[in-house]
Amino acid sequence: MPTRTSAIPPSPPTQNRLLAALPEADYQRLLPHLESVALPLGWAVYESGGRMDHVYFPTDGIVSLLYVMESGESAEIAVTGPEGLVGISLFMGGESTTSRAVVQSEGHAYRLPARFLRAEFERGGQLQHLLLRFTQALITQMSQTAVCNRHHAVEQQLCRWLLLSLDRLPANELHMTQELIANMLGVRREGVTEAAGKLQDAGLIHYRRGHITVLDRPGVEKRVCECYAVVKREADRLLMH
Amino acid sequence: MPTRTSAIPPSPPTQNRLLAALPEADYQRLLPHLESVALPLGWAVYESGGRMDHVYFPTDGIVSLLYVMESGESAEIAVTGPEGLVGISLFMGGESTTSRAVVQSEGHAYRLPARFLRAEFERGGQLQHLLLRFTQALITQMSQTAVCNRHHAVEQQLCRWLLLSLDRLPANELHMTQELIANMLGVRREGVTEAAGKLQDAGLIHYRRGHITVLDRPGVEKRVCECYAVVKREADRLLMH
DNA sequence: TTCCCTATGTTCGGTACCCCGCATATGGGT
DNA sequence: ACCCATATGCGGGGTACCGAACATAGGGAA
Repeated sequence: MPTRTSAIPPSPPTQNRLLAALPEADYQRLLPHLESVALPLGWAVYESGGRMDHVYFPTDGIVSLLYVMESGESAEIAVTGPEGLVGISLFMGGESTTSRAVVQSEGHAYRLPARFLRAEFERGGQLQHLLLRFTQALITQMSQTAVCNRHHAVEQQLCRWLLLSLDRLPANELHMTQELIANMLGVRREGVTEAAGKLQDAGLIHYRRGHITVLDRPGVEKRVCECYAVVKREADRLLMH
Repeated sequence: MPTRTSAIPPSPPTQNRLLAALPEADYQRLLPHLESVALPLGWAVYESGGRMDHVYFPTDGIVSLLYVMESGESAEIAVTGPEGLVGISLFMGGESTTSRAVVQSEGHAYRLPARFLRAEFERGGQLQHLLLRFTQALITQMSQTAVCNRHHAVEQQLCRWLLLSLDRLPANELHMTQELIANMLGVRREGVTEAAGKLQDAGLIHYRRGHITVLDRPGVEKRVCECYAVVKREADRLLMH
């Protein structure tokens, strides 16, 4: 019997917005080297400091970049879905990063071996342009995460996290426990329980054992801090083609 | 009578480590377009969302990237000195960023008009390599700032901030009020007063009205959180030539 | 159906930091 | 030498979040 993951059929590469934005000739050059892979929930696409062999272009699903401290505490740095790619250090030149990349919402990706990515990047064409602009959008997200962590309450951060996730999913339901959300936000699970409870009481979301449904997105947008809009606007500006 | 800023003579461009690391031919190509400018304390090298015409390669002094919120609260995202440059969005493709860049410690820089930077970047040579690796180091710093903001106490963050600043200065004295440090760390001034007081009582630092001297750097390194070492190690790895 | 793992709900005390207000003192400018 | 803008010191009260411990309940597996 197929698992839930393999029950969802892979999408074509053009479901990834970076691949979709490539000129036809560039796309055709990459296509033979793209390999479809599943992104099962919880899988570490790469580990902190680990060597990377591929970049991953998600077509569905969400990948979180998170940092785990010596003490075991963790915090999400940024999040990527079908609008981007995982593995920027391969073209930035570092080969590895200090953060982990973990599948937060299962899905699929096309992966490209590092040498083909580098070859195409060094042509200096549209792919290079797209990857660098995406990287800048990621930088904005990281910056805003730093600011948000400093100044905003858990409830606002939860709203931000929900909206960023929703933007990368086709439905308005997330497959996620409060415990895992707490790990992402770097707070206690009870803090998430309390914030989620308030949002549910207000009729904005509904949750049950590992599932969260956003019922009233405009309502959530009213409670979120400015950080969400800053990140969203900048991503739209940079990735609009 | 000369101001304190102009009393410090500008250094040669090779005091900037990125410029120093360029192959001779590349360096000679840029040299005619480099213009020496002073970096006076508090000057905004660029504003949030503002158009940028130059990149700045500091030879001395420190520039902070910081985000100012609607409420007026602020937080430092990252810091750059003679090891890097200010204005990554010019080659990343975005033209602007959501953060401001403010001179935190006065000094000098060589600036390069955007069009020359882009032309050289698009050659795909060593400059491109260096700038991208520097950008990845900056990303590490931003990530770690996010994590540190979430999990660490003000005293540890102050230690991190002191060490990051010291790494970019020739002396062990900073020209900085507790109020300004508080703006950088995104905490209240009193929080900095308390933390600095503890460090001074322990004999690690000495301060007086706008000046902080680090007396016992190993002692500060003992109190800092892991974030400093992570950022430092990654910067060394990425920028070692 | 039943069982049991695990997700969620709740409480308690503790603490780090916030907000506000004001006292003190330093040191550059005149 | 003096002044005064400004940097630093200090307090009291409030709150958001933490840490730990435990109760409840949902829902998948056998």
